[in-house]
Amino acid sequence: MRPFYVTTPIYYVNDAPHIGHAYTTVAADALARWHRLNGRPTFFLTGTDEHGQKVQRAAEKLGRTPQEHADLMHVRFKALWERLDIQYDDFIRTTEPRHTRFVQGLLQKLYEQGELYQAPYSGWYSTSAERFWSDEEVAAATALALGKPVTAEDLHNGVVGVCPDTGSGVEWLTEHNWFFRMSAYQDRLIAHIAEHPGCIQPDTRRNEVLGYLRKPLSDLCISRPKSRLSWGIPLPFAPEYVTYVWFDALTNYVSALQEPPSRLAFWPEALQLVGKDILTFHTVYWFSFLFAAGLTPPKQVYAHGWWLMTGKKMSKSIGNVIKPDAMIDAYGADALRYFLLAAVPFGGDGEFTHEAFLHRFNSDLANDVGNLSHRATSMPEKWLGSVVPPVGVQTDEDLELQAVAVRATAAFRANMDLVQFKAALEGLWELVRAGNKYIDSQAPWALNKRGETARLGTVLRNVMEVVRIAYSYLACVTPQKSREVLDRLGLSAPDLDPTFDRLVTGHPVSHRDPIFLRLDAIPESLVSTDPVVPTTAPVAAPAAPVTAPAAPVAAPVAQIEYEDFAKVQLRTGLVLTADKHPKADRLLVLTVDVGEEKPRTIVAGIAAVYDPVELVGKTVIVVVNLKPAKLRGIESQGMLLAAGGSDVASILTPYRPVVPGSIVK
RNA sequence: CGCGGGGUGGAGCAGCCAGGUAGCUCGUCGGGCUCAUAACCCGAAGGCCGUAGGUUCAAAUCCUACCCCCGCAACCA
Repeated sequence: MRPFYVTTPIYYVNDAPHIGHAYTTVAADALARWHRLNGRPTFFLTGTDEHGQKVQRAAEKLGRTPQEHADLMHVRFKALWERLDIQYDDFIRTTEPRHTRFVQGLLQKLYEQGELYQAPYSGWYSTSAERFWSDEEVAAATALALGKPVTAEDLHNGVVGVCPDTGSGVEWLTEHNWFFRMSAYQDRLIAHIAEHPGCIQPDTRRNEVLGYLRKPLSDLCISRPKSRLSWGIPLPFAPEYVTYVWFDALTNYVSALQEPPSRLAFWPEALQLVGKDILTFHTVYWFSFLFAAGLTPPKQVYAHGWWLMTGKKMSKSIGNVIKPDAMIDAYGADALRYFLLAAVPFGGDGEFTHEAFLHRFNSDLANDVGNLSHRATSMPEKWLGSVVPPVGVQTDEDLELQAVAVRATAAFRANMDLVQFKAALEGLWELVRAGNKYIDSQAPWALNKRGETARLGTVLRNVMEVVRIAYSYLACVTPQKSREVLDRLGLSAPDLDPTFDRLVTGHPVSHRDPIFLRLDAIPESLVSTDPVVPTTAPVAAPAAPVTAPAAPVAAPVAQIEYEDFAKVQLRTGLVLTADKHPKADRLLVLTVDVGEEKPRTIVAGIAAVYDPVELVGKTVIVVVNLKPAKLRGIESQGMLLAAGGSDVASILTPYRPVVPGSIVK
């Protein structure tokens, strides 16, 4: 049987595990469990990405070595996976010798093959932005700043270029970094994707990648001088450099398969789950690394969407921060697993709200499948002495139910192969609903009253088989609850056979408490009294740059002296003109009279919430002694005050009319 | 014209590639049952399938134009 290999991204150790990490990992676990259930040799890999600047800095701050820091931090992921019943086969850490050894071996191989070259990389280095810019980028920024065309040649002939980011000057710097000839693989990448359309899913994501590949691919800088970054894997042939984090990180999917040798059979039978934000790395970069290494790209990279968390209006009582641990405490790991997989089609985005969760928990788990299993054991307990009754003569209705079981399980199977959890579960639910309906139409209570014991036994037996089938298939999604229900029916393991004669006749069954107990309200523990900050949080941005968490409203901050405040000079300003920034969607360019001989040009990030025309004539509050900065090429000589944080709600304006230039304090 | 996706009953989605009764879950309303977790089952109401043209015997489905929304990229002094 073909082996099955499933991976999650390796998560950045510095991140706190959140719902996004849980999502990818639960999905991978469900797939792994499913294929194991079907007897397929399965290998499920997850792990942590432990190198990089952020780990190095965090460790320094805490007075630890980076390794000590990683040792302490990576455990948070393992702990959550344990709580979520994640059965990974291996957990790789990029600081493990088996990984660093492999990465170095691969680098050496590429080096010897001539895939790497040292470019006396020259570029415009911006000290303020800590990065290089290309001729084109600097020329464009400089042209905007000077208001006249600037070519690359001009820059090399005395025109001082500016950083597109910070607006400060850039200098021509040469750094001898190592480059990977990624550009050489462009055609092969395109051809590979064309020949294997399934290798990037969903289709829309594949189109995105192909779109990306329509532009010429450049070579990839895969080294960093140790002087800039030391916490990484040294290049074996040039130890004064460490390797680029993505080269290090992506390689884990293969480095984990090196030992024992039997694991090598799992490549390239890989299904790699990733968040949509890191798709380019996992296709363009990763595939070309593999080509260079003489390996085949994975069978499939599947990009899933993000969970969005939107604050609700009447949310004084309902917080909107979703913590996996709190959800597990309140509903159990299985319910969280079910929700993540059933609520949205895999691939698309979804909204995570407590209301939706409670709703689904009640209707799908408590009312449908939970209630069905409860009914299946309560009646045998009452009327049949709590044993599995024999299979009797099957009527047309019985055979119809049997047919539904065959159909539903086939649908489940087909959709699991397509990595469509929602559709798979919906397919299975056809059987669950049919089971509930069957009980109603057969009315076992009536059979009991009439003393039709044989028929009663047959009906209840069929119901029990439906429960057996449903929970057997659910074992990959809700493993704990499945185990419990199957145990009540006298089974020690899931049984995927959709026919109705699998239970052991005469075997005792036990009727116990409801398996998913209906909840009337969102559990108290999830109800936060904190004011709600509307946020949109990306799900699973593993190994991607960490973004600072949104500051809570009215968070306590350190106090300052008056003289600190006095440093900030505020004045009122009259908006004379307002226009959209020609090169940015979210920016407006204003000219504002702040009582000086000349009005100032101020660039403000309020295009999304203000129409330029409505601003003209308004009096605003301006920070007048802020250092000017270039924003997409236009120098902003001040800053407007606005309320609402990163999502501007309103600019500030004086309560009574004042002359432009009035001091604000 | 930077790239990609989407607009289908109150909500969320399927159907579109291979035109021909608009389907599913939730919600609403009415009814049934009583084994069960106020659960379960049945029925009903509710959509001119973003807009305007075109092709066709026939268009949610194909073609054209337009409007709106969302991602990516860029960007919030």
